[in-house]
Amino acid sequence: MFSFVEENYLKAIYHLSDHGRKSVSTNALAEEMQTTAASVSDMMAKLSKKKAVDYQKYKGVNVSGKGKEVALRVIRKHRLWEVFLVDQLKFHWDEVHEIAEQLEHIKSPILISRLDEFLGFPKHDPHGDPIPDENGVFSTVKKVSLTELALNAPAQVVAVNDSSGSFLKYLDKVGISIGTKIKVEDTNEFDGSLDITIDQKKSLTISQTAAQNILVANT
Amino acid sequence: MFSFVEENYLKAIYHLSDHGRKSVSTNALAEEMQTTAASVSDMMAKLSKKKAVDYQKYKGVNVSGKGKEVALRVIRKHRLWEVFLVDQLKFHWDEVHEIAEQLEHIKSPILISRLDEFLGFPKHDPHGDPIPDENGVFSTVKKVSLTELALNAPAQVVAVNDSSGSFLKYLDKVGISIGTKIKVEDTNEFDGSLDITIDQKKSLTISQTAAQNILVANT
DNA sequence: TATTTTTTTTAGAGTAATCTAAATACTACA
DNA sequence: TGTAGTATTTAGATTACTCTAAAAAAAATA
Repeated sequence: MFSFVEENYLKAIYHLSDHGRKSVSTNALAEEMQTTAASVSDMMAKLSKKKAVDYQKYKGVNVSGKGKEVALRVIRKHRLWEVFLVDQLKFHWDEVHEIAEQLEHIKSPILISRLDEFLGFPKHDPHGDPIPDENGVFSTVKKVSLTELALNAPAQVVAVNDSSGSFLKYLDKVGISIGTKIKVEDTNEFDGSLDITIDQKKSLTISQTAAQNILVANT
Repeated sequence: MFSFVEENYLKAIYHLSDHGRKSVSTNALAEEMQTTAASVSDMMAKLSKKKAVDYQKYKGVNVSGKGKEVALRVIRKHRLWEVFLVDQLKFHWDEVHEIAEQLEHIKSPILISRLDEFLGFPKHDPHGDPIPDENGVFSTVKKVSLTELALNAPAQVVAVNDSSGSFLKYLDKVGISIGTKIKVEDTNEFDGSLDITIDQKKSLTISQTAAQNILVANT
């Protein structure tokens, strides 16, 4: 039905469009896919003919109902495999993305439902992102970046915006991971850095950049 | 280095050549790969240029040292994934081949060594075929078909020649699987069928065809 | 050994995905 | 509102793999 490459385009459109909420420009998609605008134009014509995207020349693109379904199926697989790699094979959360990029294209519905069951029907991947169920439904706890959290409000780390190796390694070093209890003690006006407490004991200061990439939910 | 398609060709050549012992004809390979002789010729020219096969026009083809390495790596992955599917995800041994055909092309050496460790370094896949180690070395217990087994010699089922769903379902029904203890009580000249005992209790008669496809090792 | 049959290769073309370069549409601002 | 600059699309080519049909080589047979 959809090729490996088409699946990747649909996933990228879904992400860049913020779950289908806004349309995506050709250049933005080319950047995300590490390809040229010309290739994107070609592919959009193709996906449009297959009714997987809503696309009008020069007007940007978005996933259609069908395209969203495909994207969510791929995302579900990606995240389940990430859970497998971290929980079962003892990979570190910053090592699993590339491998899951390959595994997400394995075609076998029964494999995925067995894997889901084997893993205990997890609701979130190792980065805290929600795992859609077989109908594409996923929980959306409202996540705010640490910079938006009220002073002294108890919260918990639920996800990260930046999944790069360098950022995840940094979080590791300072002792922050998914589930870490966190509280903002003070903000430093001059550079936007924050003084925080984690797990009710350790105090440290983190940069505004880091704080923007840490997503928390009130507890 | 080698594409998905090239890997499949190398694996097929390795199998048809009986582990590299004899050369493979273009037509045989086309049949195995479900494609045309013309496509095979093209691909052999390509793999020959890449030094993965020894090939001379009209003279048949075989894997080179490098090609054998690639084939064994793919076979190792295939069989490890089959063990995972059966042991961990509770698939039946006749359901795993197609899925493993996809999983075998995932490129990540670390993934495979972690998987191997996770599974407890299995030596055989669910069909009894040996799993090559990271250097391509695998154990070769001498396997004989049940038709060749001496009367009353205690043996154990170690593999099957035919992995088709219908044959595996038949084995299931009569209670034969990898590891089953087996003994030939008598042979019936007129149709080649065998009277056997399995697991030291159940007695039954199986056809010559079935017996030829059951591989055993003396215990 | 000559001829027929089979096997294999080559020629030419198609599809999917990609690229560069050129053309066209849109946007922004003077 | 006209034009410069940017974004996007089209044109034409390339690579990987595949195919059918025709040509060539090898094998079988008379």
